Amino acid sequence: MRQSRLFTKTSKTLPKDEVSINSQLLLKSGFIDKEFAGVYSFLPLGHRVLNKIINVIRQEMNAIDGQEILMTALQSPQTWEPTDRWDDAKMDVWFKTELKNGSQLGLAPTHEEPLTKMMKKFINSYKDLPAYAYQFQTKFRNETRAKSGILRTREFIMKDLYSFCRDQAELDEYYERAKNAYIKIFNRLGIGEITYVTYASGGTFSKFSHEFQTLCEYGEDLIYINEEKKIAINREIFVDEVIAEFGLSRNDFVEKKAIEVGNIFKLGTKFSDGLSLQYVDEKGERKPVIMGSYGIGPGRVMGTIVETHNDEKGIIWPKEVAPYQVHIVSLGKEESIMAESEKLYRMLNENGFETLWDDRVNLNPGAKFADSDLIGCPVRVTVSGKNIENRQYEVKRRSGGEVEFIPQDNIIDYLNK
RNA sequence: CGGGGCGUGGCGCAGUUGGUAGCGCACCUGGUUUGGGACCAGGGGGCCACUGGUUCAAGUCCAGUCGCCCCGACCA
Repeated sequence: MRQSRLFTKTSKTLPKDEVSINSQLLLKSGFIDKEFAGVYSFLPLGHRVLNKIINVIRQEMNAIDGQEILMTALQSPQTWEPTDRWDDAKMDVWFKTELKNGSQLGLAPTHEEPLTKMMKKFINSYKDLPAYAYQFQTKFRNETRAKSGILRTREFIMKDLYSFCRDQAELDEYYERAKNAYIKIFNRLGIGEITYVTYASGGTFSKFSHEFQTLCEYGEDLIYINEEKKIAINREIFVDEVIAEFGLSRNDFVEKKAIEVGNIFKLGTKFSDGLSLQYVDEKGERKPVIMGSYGIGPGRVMGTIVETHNDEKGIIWPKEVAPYQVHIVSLGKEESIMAESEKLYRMLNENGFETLWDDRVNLNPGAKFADSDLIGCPVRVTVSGKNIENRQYEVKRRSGGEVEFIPQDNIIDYLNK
């Protein structure tokens, strides 16, 4: 992408009331735009990052046999009445509206009911199970207080996967696969080291559920971690009885602030009972389908990455989620510099490196470097008259370290390693 | 939903005892610059959140409404 053609631009000032690091950096760098409180648009650079995150999640969901679907945001009350969740007293985050003819509609805050209801059309026999469906879909939640930039919004994309199993054992096994997939996902997204599988209350159908909590001072949640076992317990269930089950005592845990980037839990028959989702087993008996639910908010993950990967100059994107792998910065507008930059730009693209090229003229070096640091691509390659003379490229990694000078012919090898 | 703060060009801000709105950034034109957010000259852009009141006169005073942010409560 030629930066001169990128329609967004960076800004030096910020709306005064943006306080969170994630919204400050993402707005300043032009990754997102704010529509109103808790409602953000993703612009070209931000959209690329969001898609990177989504694609990592998608690959790992496919790897555990998830089948991707896309359900509707518009919901009719009939779907939600059997489980009594149409009631605003029971589900207080509904956005409700109506059809021209006056019938009620809601914008889905989650999808257990509609999916369970839909699966009744396809699940009849034990031969139809297990089934795993997931989607990246926009949820609407009428939060009383949106806050923390893109960490807690009123409209957000969520990856929600639901498992439909024959019995508890099948669910338990899948649950473990999903948990491992989640660990993989957060590793790939660059926050694995600081993300803890956190025990949380399990509800009626299991002892525990699990949250994936990323350590961050700006987090809303408090968790208690044990570094040695790399486990954590969330605040609600951090009681002696639970602690003892891990063979540990209170002193073995440290209190930390964290952001919940994912959660998985066993629903059991809560929704299959409520909406009568049953199957017939080998003996001809009708049984309820055993369900599980597995969520990740890609936007919240993006905000969490920014919160945990930045310095005073801007964002430092982990490799797999960066909008572009390489940022070429051309200094000077001489023909030779632009020609050399373009040659490099083409070569990188041909070799599979996603590249942003700062080809803007009449901009001082300082401004270009500042923008490059702010945008935060992992590798910056500077093309200047001096470097051309020496037949070399000047490379600097956003994550730190010294500038390196790489002979022109070696640049692809260098970037590949 | 409770408490606090704030609404003035796109963004950041100033605007005195009420007298008809200004600065910086950004933007447009021309020129000079180019290794860490350059400079000069010229230019465009504002129902001062909204509604109603007080007044000869309201960005400024009064009332209400709406919106935004922070803290708390809430949060599959």
